[in-house]
Amino acid sequence: MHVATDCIVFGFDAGKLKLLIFKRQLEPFRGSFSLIGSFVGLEEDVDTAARRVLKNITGLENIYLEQLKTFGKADRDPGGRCISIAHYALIRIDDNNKKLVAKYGAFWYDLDVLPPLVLDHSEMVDVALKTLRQKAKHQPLGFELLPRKFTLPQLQILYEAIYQRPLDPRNFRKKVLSLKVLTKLNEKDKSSSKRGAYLYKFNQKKYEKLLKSGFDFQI
Amino acid sequence: MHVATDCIVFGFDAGKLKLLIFKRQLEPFRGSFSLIGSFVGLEEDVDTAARRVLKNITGLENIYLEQLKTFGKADRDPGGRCISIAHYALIRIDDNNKKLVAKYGAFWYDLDVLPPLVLDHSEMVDVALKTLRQKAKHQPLGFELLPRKFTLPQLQILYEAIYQRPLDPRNFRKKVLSLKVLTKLNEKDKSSSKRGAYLYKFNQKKYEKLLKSGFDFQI
DNA sequence: ACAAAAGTGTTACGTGTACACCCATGA
DNA sequence: TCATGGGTGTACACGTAACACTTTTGT
Repeated sequence: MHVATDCIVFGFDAGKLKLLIFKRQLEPFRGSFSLIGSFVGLEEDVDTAARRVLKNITGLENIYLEQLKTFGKADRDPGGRCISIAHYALIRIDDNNKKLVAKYGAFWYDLDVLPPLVLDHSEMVDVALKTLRQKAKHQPLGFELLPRKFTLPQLQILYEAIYQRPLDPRNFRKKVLSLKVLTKLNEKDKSSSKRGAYLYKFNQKKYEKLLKSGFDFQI
Repeated sequence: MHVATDCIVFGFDAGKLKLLIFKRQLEPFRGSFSLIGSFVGLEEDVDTAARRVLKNITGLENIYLEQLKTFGKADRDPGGRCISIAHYALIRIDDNNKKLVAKYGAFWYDLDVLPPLVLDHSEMVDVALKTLRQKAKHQPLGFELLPRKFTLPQLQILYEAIYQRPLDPRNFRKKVLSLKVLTKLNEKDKSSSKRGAYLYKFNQKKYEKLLKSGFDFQI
């Protein structure tokens, strides 16, 4: 039986959630859109295969990657029996990986204008989105999608994109800051306003300490 | 590459959470304990394979079963490359399936006195337990482990076993009843007290209606 | 009558939510 | 000076958590 992995890759750019998809250059399904993926090598860990795929197309190595679900219907691939262990990844989109992505014939697509994808890949995206929305509530996923330094308005826009509903800026700031996992910097980002907004960093160490003392992250 | 499925099967009996494990009758690992499992047939859906395994050993067909996670380390099975899609199931233990289980050389083990299991099966159990504890908060899993008719004290003991902490009976009853998904019957169960406790049924229809009108089940 | 489990209400506290105005700045 | 986005505080509703006694009944 063939064993593959497919990656649902999320990014965030220009205030919108994006998905990385691929225009197939080869048969089968040449010209159709699909997720990025690969067969799992005979001596390769399944999650290593997923990381290999990601590195090839984005050049990135230390990215947030989690197993999503295994798609194992007997008839899911008309080309022959093949199960796929789907993974999802969160990526900071920047100019470097934008170029690399383009070079491989891949695209960052707005989630709400996604074209149909081959096989059961659209279903994979649906499951991944639900999971992302669920997990974002209780884990600091958001910071994986933003630049290392970000402003609170940026963070709010991201969570509004994830949850698909507007958030109140006062309540949002209050909640986020009460978690005590952000470090305020003495720099402002003036790219989107004259006044400028303070930049913050996510403090991983502090977050892990708090986790150990049993606290419940929640946004 | 070989593709298998293993099932983490939870039950509830005598006030304790139980796990169904299996003493291997054949090589490899003869005499050791393992989860129940099987290879996935070439023309068989992965989840169908899991249901087949469960039916063989418990005789049950319509049981709560969910995919847990795929275990895909290259070296997880020294006998040759094999990935396993782990599933977990929740079962109402009764005298019928107790007999069947015994016939196949399987056992219901208390979770806190579990022997070591072969391969990465102990890790699978750990992951399943964490998932169960997490999911139980937001989905009505508990009712899958109790008889169709159950008392509120029974339900409380079950949730205490899942969460591993005592719950206040007044607050517990209040919360559970406020969900409006239980139907009170005009019968009492006197097996554990002289006074007897009212029996209740979980109302699946009502639950699904409430879900549609967007409510958040929570225990 | 007593032992053993079932059943019941109230209060204090913290968390989430709704809501509107001033601030800083570059053009 | 004005347009634009950044930043702030308060009041109320709600849910959660803590807590102790009465009821029923078989022995």
